[in-house]
Order: sequence, then structure tokens, then C-alpha cells
Amino acid sequence: MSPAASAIERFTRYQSDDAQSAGPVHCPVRDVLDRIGDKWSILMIMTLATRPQRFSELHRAVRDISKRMLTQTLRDLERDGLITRQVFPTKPPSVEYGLSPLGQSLLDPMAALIDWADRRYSDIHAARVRFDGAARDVSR
Amino acid sequence: MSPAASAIERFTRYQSDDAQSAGPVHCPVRDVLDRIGDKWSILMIMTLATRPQRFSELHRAVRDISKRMLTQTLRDLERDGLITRQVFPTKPPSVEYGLSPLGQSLLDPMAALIDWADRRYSDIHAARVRFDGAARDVSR
DNA sequence: CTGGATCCTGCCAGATACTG
DNA sequence: CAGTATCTGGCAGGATCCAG
Repeated sequence: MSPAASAIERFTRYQSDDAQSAGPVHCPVRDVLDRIGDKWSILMIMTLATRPQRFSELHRAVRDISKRMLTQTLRDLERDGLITRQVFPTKPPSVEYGLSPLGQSLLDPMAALIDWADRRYSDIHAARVRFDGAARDVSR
Repeated sequence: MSPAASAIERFTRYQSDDAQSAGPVHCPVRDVLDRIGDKWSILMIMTLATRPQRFSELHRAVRDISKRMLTQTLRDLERDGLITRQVFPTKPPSVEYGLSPLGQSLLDPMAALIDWADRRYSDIHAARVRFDGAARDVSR
């Protein structure tokens, strides 16, 4: 049995259970993936993986996030226990964010995904070009 | 060096390059994750991991997706070369979707993530309850 | 059966200004 | 510095109808 098979099987069970039973679908996997699958969460986790950082540092590291979304993303991640937030009552105040042990435990599985993305990106890009080319051929 | 460190380092390099250079951010990792991070893609991949399936089968397997989004998700995945689409000119027509080799290569890294989600879900849930409780305490 | 096309809506997230 | 508050537009995505 391949390493993936067990996860697939488990996942399928969630799906079928949810699909059959009444009530809104509630699959732990979906729940978690919805969180870390959003636009900025993984970016934050990876950025904090290097070292704990303050709000402004994070903002500089990821320039194209708004303060609003930065705040929200950090709060959500803190809520899920993936990052820690430590306030220093200096003046002006400073806040340091860092990975919790739970957050660190996510690094390895996430690295596997990043590794995949990195290695397969050229394949994906090629597939896109091919697909778009074919679509254009059809349309003309 | 931990397995994650290399990925983190590579990722950070993308970030800094993108942040420094002009032009819109373009990080392969972000690009790929945006795709598989959307609401339905992973669900589709996992569902197709068991066996190739037809449009209606997929719709039944994931009841809470609309036809519109099912079509769109499948087309995007096909565009990226993750799934294959085979049309049988029967009548009425039937179309079978399946994982491409590239799609299958995603199963292992994705399984790692699902495994993590499954094992850590209770921790995350507990953290949420704790956080929300603390927030309530503050507000009253 | 497998979609495409169209209309319509909510909410997500960016911009901007303000605060402790 | 580290956020909040408010307003607003765009677009993701549902519902519905149509077509091959």
C-alpha cells in the first residue's frame, strides 16, 4: 500500500460519511485545508519559519499584503494555535510573532508540498501553454 | 539540516527576489498553491485518486459543489495537466476524468498534509476553543 | 448526460483614515 | 508601532435556463 493510499482512504471515508449524513459537510481535512489554503497563511508560516518576527517585519517581508489582511491572517493562525503572539509593553509597543510547536510540526508536510510545487512547476507551466494553445486553435 | 529547511530556504529566496525586484510578485510556489489551494481542487484530486470517474459521479461524490464550479475546477485541473479528460462519443455522451501521472505525483505530498491535518485536528480545535473563550472573557 | 451561457448576489479584500 | 473602522468595488460562486 502506497504511503498515499491510507490518507486517501481516510479522506474518502470522511467524504462519504459527510455526503450521506444530514447536516452541513464537516470534514476535519477540509476544515484545516481551508485555513492553511488561504492566500496568505502558508506565506506567513514559511516566513516565520526562519525566525520570529514583528508585525512590520512581516509586512516588509510580504509587501503585497495589506495591513488588514496581515492582521487577520495572523490572528487566525494564532487562534488555531499555529503561531504565538507576544506583546512587549515598550513604547512604542512591539509585538513578536513566532511559530508554536504545532506550527513547526506543519513545516515538514508543507515542505513536501513546496518541494513538489518547485519541481513540477515547469511541467504545469508547459501543460498550461499547451492547453491554452489548443484552445486557441479550436476557437479559430 | 531538517527536511523542511531546504524548502524554507528556497521559498524565502523566491520571496526576497520577488519583493526586491520590480513587477508583480511571481513565485512558482504561490502560483501552484493558489491553484491546489482553492476550495475544490484537492477534493477533486482525492476523489479521483480512488478511480477515474465521470462528471455525474464526481458531482454525487461531492454534493455541495455546483455544476458550474465542478466544470470550472475540472477544466483548471486539466489545464494544469493534473487530470485527464476522455470523451466517449456515446449517446448520451459520457466523459471520464482521471489523474494524470503528474496528478498522481501530487498524491504523496498531499497525503503528508492530510495526515498532518488529521492527526493535529484535535489540537487545532482545542486551540480555537481556548482562543475564543479568552476573547469572550476579555470582551465582558 | 455533460456541460455552456447568463444573470444576480454576498462577502472578501483593498484603500484610506484614524487611534492607543 | 501595531493595529482598528468604514466604505466600496470586484469577483467568486449559486441558480437557472439552454444546447449538443
